[in-house]
Amino acid sequence: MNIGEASDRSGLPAKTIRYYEEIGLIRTDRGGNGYRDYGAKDVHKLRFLQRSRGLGFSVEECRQLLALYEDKRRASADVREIASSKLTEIDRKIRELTELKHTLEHLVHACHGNDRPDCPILEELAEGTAA
Amino acid sequence: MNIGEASDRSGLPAKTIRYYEEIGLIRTDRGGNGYRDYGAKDVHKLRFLQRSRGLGFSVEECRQLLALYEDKRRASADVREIASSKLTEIDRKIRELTELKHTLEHLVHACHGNDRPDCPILEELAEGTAA
DNA sequence: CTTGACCTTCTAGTCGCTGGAAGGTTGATA
DNA sequence: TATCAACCTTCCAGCGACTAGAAGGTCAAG
Repeated sequence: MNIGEASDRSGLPAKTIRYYEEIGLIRTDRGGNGYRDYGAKDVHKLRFLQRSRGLGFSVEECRQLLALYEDKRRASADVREIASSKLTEIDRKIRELTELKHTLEHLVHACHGNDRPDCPILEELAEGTAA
Repeated sequence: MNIGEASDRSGLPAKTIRYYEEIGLIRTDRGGNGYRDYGAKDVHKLRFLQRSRGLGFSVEECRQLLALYEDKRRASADVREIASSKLTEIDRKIRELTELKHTLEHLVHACHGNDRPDCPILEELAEGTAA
């Protein structure tokens, strides 16, 4: 199948698929006309990539996961470690964002939001007493 | 003062300060030797930028906030709107990350992480039954 | 035989810096 | 006075992960 169909079936934009090929994440056969030619296995890999990227794994992590997936003798502990460290990272991001949210909520709440010029949000940004 | 001291006082790397100048976020006087010359007001603005970037505002949003900050007749509602929409954005990100976290936690939990090859994480990425 | 939807490659842009090279200035020390 | 380190300057390139667009080839339908 052509790249368009592979794109539809995998959920990845064609541009992205070409990009993944360019960075060596996947390899692709070519037909006689020079068009890329994908089979069921390729679509399978592309979906794998689409899902792992969606789960927040970096492209490099996806490369590792894909390699592990294709290595029948790998240890599941290897995969688990990648996922665990990603989990730690996500936790940290959530914590940071939550703090941010509280600070901003506080500021938005304090600002009366009318047409007068005094604004606690700007004051805070200028003075830095809260964050 | 030179850029190094302005950097120390504002908490922004010198490279970042130069970059902010390049994109027109701030303007800077020059001394006779061609060195950038910063005063207390400049450092104040730089700290303002450092804080607003730290609160997750994009550079463009910072530009708006800075303009509002310098406009004595602005309405606080304008500022509040920027902050509110940023808050909505942060909320969405937190929700997304939390979902992700649950999916990954589920997978990591299901994986026994030993040296045998079967691994629920890879299976999920390959089949896509969970996320 | 033309149209339009595909496909190809290539270059360049996104965002917000960050690193490094090559060179000028300053201030302290030998 | 020479020299040295620590500053400063500009410019170019790169990060990650795409995305947009131009210029052109291919294919199937009408």
